[in-house]
Amino acid sequence: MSAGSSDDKPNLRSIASLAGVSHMTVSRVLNDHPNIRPETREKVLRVVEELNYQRNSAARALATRKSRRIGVIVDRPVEIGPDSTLRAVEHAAREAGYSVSSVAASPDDDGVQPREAVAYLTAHGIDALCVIAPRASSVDVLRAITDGIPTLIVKADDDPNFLTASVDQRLGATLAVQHLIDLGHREIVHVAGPLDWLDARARERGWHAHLKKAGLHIPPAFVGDWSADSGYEFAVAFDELPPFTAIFAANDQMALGILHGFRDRGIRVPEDVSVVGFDDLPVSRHFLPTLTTVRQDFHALGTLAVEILVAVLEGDDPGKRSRIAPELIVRESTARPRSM
Amino acid sequence: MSAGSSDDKPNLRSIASLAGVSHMTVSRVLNDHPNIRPETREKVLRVVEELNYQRNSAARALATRKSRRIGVIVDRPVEIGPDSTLRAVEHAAREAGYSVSSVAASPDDDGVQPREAVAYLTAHGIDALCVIAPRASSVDVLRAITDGIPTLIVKADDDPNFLTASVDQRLGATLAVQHLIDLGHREIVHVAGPLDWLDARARERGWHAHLKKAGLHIPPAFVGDWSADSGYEFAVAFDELPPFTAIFAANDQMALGILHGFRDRGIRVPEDVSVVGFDDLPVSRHFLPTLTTVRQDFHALGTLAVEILVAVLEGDDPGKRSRIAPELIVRESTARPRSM
DNA sequence: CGCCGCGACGTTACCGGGAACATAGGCTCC
DNA sequence: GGAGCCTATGTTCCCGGTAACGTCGCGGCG
Repeated sequence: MSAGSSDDKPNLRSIASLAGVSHMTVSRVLNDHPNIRPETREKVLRVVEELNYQRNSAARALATRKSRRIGVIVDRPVEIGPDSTLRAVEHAAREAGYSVSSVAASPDDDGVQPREAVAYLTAHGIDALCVIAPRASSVDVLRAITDGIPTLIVKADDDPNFLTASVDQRLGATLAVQHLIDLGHREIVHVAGPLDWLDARARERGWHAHLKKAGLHIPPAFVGDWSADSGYEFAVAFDELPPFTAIFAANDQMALGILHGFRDRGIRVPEDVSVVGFDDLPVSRHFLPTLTTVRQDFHALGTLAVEILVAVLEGDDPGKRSRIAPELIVRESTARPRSM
Repeated sequence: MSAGSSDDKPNLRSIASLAGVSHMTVSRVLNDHPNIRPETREKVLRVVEELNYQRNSAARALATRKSRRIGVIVDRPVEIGPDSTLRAVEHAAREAGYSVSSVAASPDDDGVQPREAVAYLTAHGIDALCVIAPRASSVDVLRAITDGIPTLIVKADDDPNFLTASVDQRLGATLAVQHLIDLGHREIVHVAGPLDWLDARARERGWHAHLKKAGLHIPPAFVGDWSADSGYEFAVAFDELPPFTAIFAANDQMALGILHGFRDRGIRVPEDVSVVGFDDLPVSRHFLPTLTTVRQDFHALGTLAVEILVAVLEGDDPGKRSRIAPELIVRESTARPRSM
């Protein structure tokens, strides 16, 4: 009931009057301005502590015209890679004092979806935009509508219009293919993701380029849709396919579907065919057979993305970082071909 | 260069002057107030359209003292269940005109983490809080610190302090156990999740209660950590375990680890032992053998959660909804026991 | 015929911060 | 010893909305 304690949420002015200073002094203390006497700072901080004061982020955003918020568009939700990256972005953003608002674009729609996602995010006020796992078509749409705010796309190729960060997809594909070549495989097919996806295309290119470099035959790539189901379909059609002894699948889900399809067809992995995946899902080490795959460090990726964006937002130089290198994890699903 | 067009972002006042009305009229039009002449409305909307005006959400939040934002805490990130639920919450929130800010609590820390998560979210301004896949300890912490804002916890039991929404975990466990009983199994063990997790406990209770009801022997539950690794560890210790013919695993990951461990021990599934999982991951239908499991409708769950929260925020009655019913999906990993 | 009520707006005062500028002491330096 | 400057702080206004209240014209009604 005392006059000093109000039931309302404390604000700069109430802190100020309790500390016997002006609200600007409180503001300066909270923003670490120089030229504040230590005693004054202490006095203010004590009151802040006591009232458990929290800055009103809306007022702050209004006054500074900055929301300290990063919008994220996730193109392929509920899959480990993108989700892990998102989690890492959220974490890194929080560390940097930013918050994150994310929108999952559903995989069905094409083209129109990213536009809505951007509209939604900008309507809620964001300082920067981060796009995870995009399709080429999404990038085109973004090009047209993200004028003004810094935009980073998680994709392998540099882009004059956007900031980029990525795991080196082509290197990952190279590692996978080289591993198979080292084992003695000569006919190595690729089960790709939808080639509109930039990552899918980069992996396909890496596979293609490395086969070419090794002077091996380059069969046409089979295009799946990332799902285990599409891998299964590929595998059960084995009899109708040209011969091969090894498969590089563009992700672990499709690799799993392939394992399943081969079992249903009586084809043994790795005795008859070797299989390599991509991503290293936490469960991939328990597939039967356990899956040889390419591991991506999603955490490092998300962190890198935020570092770059924050650097731009704060006016620093984002610098030239190298892409993040993936790593080959060898397990049971690959072996020397029988014919050797 | 005409005076009418400014480079700055349009605001209520600039719209107003172009439309020849006061800024309050524009505000009223945008907020669908009654008592606006149709012509006036049209006139305003035309200008709004033309300038592609977007409301400043920070100013709005400041004036109304409402952010139209829901904070979400995800306790177990990068696992399909929680992530799917999060996606569904984001989607439903967007439909309802709310935005979402989420924080992933890392699984290592205990207790202190939820506190930080709440602090972070409230600092950025949220109207409501939604907690996904929590541990009992998290709930205790929340009880102490979420005074004021409506909080919904995705958990099975009603709670006097919080709103709740959930898939009926005990029913799911019952379905799994009954399926095994129907096949003729009499010794059914449970590989549980960490019992501090409410969902883990609910599944364990469901298993326990249904065995009791059926008059079957109730062996001690083995407690894993949700990971496939822990399922593997359980399975390879088979020889040291009391005999059983069926396993109900608390999630699909652990079930997968069990399949892997049994293969390494030469135990066949389902010939020697039947295995049931929980969640129905998209990949579970491709495990070898394909996994019998309990499917949860995460999308419905997330939608329900947001419906309840929004109802409370808008002053409506959230009503009494039933829990969402899970569904048993029968695949290859379960069969009649050999001894029958 | 004058008063009332109401529809359709306009005016003003906030919301809670921060930028820009003002001010008041203390110190240096010639 | 006063001009000039730096330090520490206060004043004022503004960000872009919304709430609350004021105003004005018009129709109904006693």
